[in-house]
Amino acid sequence: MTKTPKPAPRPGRRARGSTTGRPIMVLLDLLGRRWVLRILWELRGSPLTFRALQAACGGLSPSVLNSRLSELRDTGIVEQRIDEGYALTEQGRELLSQLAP
Amino acid sequence: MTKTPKPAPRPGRRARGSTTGRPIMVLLDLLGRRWVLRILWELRGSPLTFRALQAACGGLSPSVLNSRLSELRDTGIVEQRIDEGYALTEQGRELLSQLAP
DNA sequence: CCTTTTTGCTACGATTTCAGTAGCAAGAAC
DNA sequence: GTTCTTGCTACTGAAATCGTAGCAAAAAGG
Repeated sequence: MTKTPKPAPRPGRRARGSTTGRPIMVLLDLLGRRWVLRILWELRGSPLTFRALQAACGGLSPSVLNSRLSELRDTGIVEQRIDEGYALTEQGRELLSQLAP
Repeated sequence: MTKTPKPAPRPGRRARGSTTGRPIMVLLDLLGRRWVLRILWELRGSPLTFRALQAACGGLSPSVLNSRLSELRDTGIVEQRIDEGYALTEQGRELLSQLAP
C-alpha cells in the first residue's frame, strides 16, 4: 500500500492511551482494561458481593478484581452499597445502556 | 510473537465465561483486550495503514498492534484492503455502531 | 537501471500486568 | 465459644505489553 488516499493527513496526535486529555480516550482506555467489560456486564442486573462477582467472572484474582473495582469506583461507574455489595451507579448504568453489546 | 505460529484468537485460556456457549462472553473477552476498543475507534472513519494506525494509537508497539489486528481479522471485524490498509468490515461497523458511546 | 522512502511486519530484552493460591480481620450465624 | 461468609491483602511465577531496532518488499523519484 503505497498511495494512501487520505484526503487530509490527520494532525499529529500525541495520546498515550491513558494519559490523553480527551475524555473519550480515557473511557476507551478504562474500558479496554482486562475484565472491566465483563464486570460491568455481570453487574448489569442486580448488585453482587465481592465474592459473587469474582465467581461470576470465572474466579479471577481478587487482587485484579479489587483493582478494577477501585478504578470503576473512582470514575463513578460502580459504587459499593452496605449489605448489597457492588452495583452500577446511575452513570454506569447509562454507560452500559449505550454500550449494549 | 516469537514462536507462536497461530495459536487461535486465544493464547492460553481465557474463555471461562464462554464455556456456556454464550458468544457474548467471547465478544466481551475480545473487546476487553488492551487497544482493541481504541483501534476500532480509530478505524471508525476511513481505513488506515499499519503505520498510520500505529501513530493514531499513540505509537503502540507494532507487535501488539499486529496481534490485535490478527485477532480482529480472525473474527471478521477488521479486514485488510490492498492500497487502503486496514478497515472495518460491515460486521465490525455494525458492532461499533451498537457500541458507540 | 539505481536510490530513497514508505510500509508491513518480526525480534527481543525490559517492564508492567495478571493469574493463582494462601491467608487475615471483621462481622453474622450457630 | 465455634463456624461460616465476606472483603480484601500479600506473594510468586507466568503472561502480556512496551520500546526499540531492523528487515524485505513495494512504491516514488531520478
